[in-house]
Amino acid sequence: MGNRQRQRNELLPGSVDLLILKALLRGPRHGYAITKYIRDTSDEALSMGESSLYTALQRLLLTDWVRAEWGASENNRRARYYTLTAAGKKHLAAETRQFDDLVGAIQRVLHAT
Amino acid sequence: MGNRQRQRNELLPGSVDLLILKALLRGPRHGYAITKYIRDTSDEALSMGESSLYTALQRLLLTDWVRAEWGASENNRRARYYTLTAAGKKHLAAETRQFDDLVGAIQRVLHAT
DNA sequence: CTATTACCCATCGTCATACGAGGGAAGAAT
DNA sequence: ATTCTTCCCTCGTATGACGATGGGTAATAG
Repeated sequence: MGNRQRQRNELLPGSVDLLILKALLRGPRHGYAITKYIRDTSDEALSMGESSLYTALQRLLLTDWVRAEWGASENNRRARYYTLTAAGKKHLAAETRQFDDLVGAIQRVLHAT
Repeated sequence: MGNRQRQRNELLPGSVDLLILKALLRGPRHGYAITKYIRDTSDEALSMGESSLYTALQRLLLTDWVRAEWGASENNRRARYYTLTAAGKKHLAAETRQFDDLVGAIQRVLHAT
């Protein structure tokens, strides 16, 4: 009933997909490892919840940027490995450039005298 | 019916409010002038549609960061002037810092080797 | 005098998406 | 036995960006 739902928006909307793709650039990873990668690489500044992660992954599987296959993790557990395709690499590069441009433009405004 | 609706997301979601507040930092402005300010200051890189603008303004009027009053524009037209309050200034500063931090963290990940 | 072009305001409906709350399962450790 | 860590995923909801739409007024052009 009184189910107040805080929408904290830990991450910048629109950056989730990008971060995931980047996490896959150096090779296939399973979901759990993706979150870890992002947390570690950002020095604990970014934390992506599991629901955000997996909804994004499902979304990405509908494109031709990411493939997935089941396997076994290093810890001997079943895990789904996500792989960045060649098209995905291209997309990542382009989107990253666009992201930087956009952020640059916004910051020009925000820090204008 | 077949009303395909392209969701281009010209701007980075979450940045609209921030940009508007910044536009008001140097004094009251009406809506049209806010758009112009953002377009000009970003060297035409950012363009905020009117619907985005006014929905955001309505949203901001519900907070205590922005006030509004009717007046006349320089061109002798009726115009609603939006003013940044003291609380709004504080909020802008804090949010800008947080935005920069977040973007910094994301870019650390995106450009990690 | 009419039409076009700026200037100015706003709402509705739709789509995308981030995330809390659930709901599993299986190996390792206490 | 129970708890912890690693692993997977979906549903429902809040939020937000924006196209379409529908007003207006003033100046300028034809």
